[in-house]
Amino acid sequence: MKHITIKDIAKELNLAISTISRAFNDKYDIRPETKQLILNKAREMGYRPNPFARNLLQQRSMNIGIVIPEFIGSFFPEVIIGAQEVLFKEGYQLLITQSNECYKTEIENVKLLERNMVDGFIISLSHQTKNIECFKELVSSGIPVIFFNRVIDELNTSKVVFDDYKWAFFATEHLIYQNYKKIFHLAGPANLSLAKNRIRGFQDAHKKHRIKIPDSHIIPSDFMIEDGERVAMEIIENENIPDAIFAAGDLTAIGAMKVFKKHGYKIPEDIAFVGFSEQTLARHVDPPLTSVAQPTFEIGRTAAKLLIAQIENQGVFVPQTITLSGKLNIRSSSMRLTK
Amino acid sequence: MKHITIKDIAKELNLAISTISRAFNDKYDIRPETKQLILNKAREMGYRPNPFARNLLQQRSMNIGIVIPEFIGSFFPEVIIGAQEVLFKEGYQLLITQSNECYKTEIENVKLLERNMVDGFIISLSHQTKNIECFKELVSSGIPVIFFNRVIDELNTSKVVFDDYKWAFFATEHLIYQNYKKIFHLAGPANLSLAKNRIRGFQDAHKKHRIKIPDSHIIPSDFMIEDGERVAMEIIENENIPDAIFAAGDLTAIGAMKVFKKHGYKIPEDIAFVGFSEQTLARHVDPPLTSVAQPTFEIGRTAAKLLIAQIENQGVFVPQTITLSGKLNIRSSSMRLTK
DNA sequence: ATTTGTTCCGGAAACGTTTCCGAAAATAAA
DNA sequence: TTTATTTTCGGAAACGTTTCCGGAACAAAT
Repeated sequence: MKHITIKDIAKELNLAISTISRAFNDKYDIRPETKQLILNKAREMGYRPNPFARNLLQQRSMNIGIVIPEFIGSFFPEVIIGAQEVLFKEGYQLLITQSNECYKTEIENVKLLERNMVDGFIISLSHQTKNIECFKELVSSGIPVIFFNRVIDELNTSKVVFDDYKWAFFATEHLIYQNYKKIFHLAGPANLSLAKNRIRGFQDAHKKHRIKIPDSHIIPSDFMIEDGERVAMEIIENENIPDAIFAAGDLTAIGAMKVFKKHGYKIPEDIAFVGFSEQTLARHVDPPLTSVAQPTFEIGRTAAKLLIAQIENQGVFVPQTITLSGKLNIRSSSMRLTK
Repeated sequence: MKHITIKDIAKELNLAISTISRAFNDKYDIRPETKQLILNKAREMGYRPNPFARNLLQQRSMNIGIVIPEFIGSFFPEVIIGAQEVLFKEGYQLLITQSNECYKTEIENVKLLERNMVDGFIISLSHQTKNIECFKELVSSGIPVIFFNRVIDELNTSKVVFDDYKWAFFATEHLIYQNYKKIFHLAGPANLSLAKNRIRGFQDAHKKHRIKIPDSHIIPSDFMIEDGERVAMEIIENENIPDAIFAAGDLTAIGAMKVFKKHGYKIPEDIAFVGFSEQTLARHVDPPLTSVAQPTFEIGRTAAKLLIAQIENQGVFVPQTITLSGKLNIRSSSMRLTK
């Protein structure tokens, strides 16, 4: 099952290999008839260009590396689908790696992709990532990198982010309008900018409505269901029960909701819930969870576009941060009034 | 930011490039001291081998193509993680593609990976896939292909499958033991072997317990939440309500459960539910869903091992089918007795 | 001292492309 | 008709490796 090469076609047609190459690359210096002749023959012989030879010559791989912390939830897969859509159209391939939220594998993934000479990176950091030396090196090595969502401010690259502050503000305000008074916030990991922004939104919404909140209402947590469960248990043990909870992640909210339900609290009558960065899951839990939906596909598409622009523009480029907007899907987990 | 090549090292050390190459490839005909010298110098200069040059020469890419129908649910991502674990260890990379359950993009994905000269395929088919000509060609072209879960019997390749018959049997029997009498089965798409096997398991469990079931108790469906919702609506409209439902997929079960709950049915008192191929979701719906858990990671690992064996054994190889086992996670959605 | 056998290394071809340069052929201008 | 220009194509180098072949250099055997 030998592979057909450009040479085989050349021999078959008594032409030079350079001529064959021209036929495939839309060059101007070839007669239309010969071009047709070659293309027909190529199809007939089942010719497939060898990407490695081309990559070797052009010093680019047409591969893009994606580094994400997990893809069990629906968020990252959706982002990837969006990115894929744009990248495939431009002839790029995607190498997807995931780190299971582990800093060490995250670094290994980056190295792996580097070894494979990807032309660019699309990255969202893991929870654990505090040491960003590795990423600084990556960026300063000159390879195009786009971060999305889980970004770190100090890294001077293009970024696609969500307006976490604004939507945390709206989500909190939504609870306030529903007349909930004692609202807790289950915050994300402190190293991520998005977590800080959501906290600020939460605080400022209270400020606007002249409600004082002690720091104890902001409880550090993480993004997994288990984290939500754990925190909920702690709250119950402390016997300091809020009448609403705004979580920095859907899964956290769902985990907490589960525990409170099991302990006999009615939702949303006793405690209301609002989540963040909507998972498909949110619609299907009982009661359906009010949540801030991020434009996942759009995030992916935007990151891909930024990356391509940067790759093809080498040299003149200024890092830009694109902030996307979302919406608040209000469901029964936070609707006291409709009761 | 020029890349360091083997030539640069050669020049620096006044050696031939062939000597440098030998140092990296554990060849015997090189003096240990020169080898060390070269390796040190290489590290110092920050040398990274160019994979394309190697691939070009060796006519292999060290890339494995994965073709899956979706990765929003947790099933396929987990399989991929398992496969990745094995493949990375052997120096292979993964190119992941997904088709959104669309036959056309599925074919395109295969072509894409073929163009990229992957060394092998790991494939799970989409719902829609009925025409398997493309896959027959792929297989007979000589490239190693492993199918998993959503397989088609006629394709003569190695396969990793789940014992769908057995576990559908057990799941059904579990319902029968709980004294449910009128059990409906929401079946999967008819073109997939696994769907047929689950139906057989469902039927034979009834046979064993001498319960007659009309064909109308087996309702063709699909694997999405929406499909479950749709079928549930139909059942309710027909006013022919079962006292238990065994669905061929978790999402179908969850969708149906949601609709029945909304219409006032109590679960599991009025209707019990059992799902199949456990999603992380199953544990977190209300009530938690009894479901057959597949060994997702193990499926991935096994497929990867089979593939590597086939790649490295070119020529002498007999397709084998490996059947993996699972377990039934019994939760409250099907436990009438504990009420 | 000559032959044989090892050990280590250099030279060069090859993998399949693209691209630059130049040459032949065809056309246009003088 | 001669010269200049354009069109179309062939030759060859280059990308960064690996591998085959052969040749020093050296030690061991004759």
